[in-house]
Amino acid sequence: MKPETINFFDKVYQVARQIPYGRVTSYGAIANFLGAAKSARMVGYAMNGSHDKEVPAHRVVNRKGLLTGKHHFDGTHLMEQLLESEGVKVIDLQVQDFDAVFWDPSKELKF
DNA sequence: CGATTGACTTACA
DNA sequence: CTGTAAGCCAATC
Repeated sequence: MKPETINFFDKVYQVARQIPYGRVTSYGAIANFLGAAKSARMVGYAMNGSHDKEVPAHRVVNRKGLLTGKHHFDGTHLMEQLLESEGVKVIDLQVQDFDAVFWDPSKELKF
């Protein structure tokens, strides 16, 4: 495993943690922000270990605003409930008004 | 160590 | 517009 890769994972965690309340972002957006636009899967994979990183993975969805990773959470609708609790409307694993709640790290976050 | 898979995305038919 | 293909890279088998 290359040290840079670890940096990549670490950055994913950092960015994910900076997601504002009631906002969501996509794997691709984070990957693009980190300079690995074609490695969106790595972002999702990084989320695999996010459980121990205090990372709000429920705020990270795919490009369509679909909660594809909800199956990796404890409960069945935990991810949806968490988002709903933050004011994000989620219907059938689909974030409503995705564009309105979308949080682009490359625009909102400046390293 | 080679093959398979996966919390994705883009491109082309 | 729907379906299939490929690329990405690390983890798992």
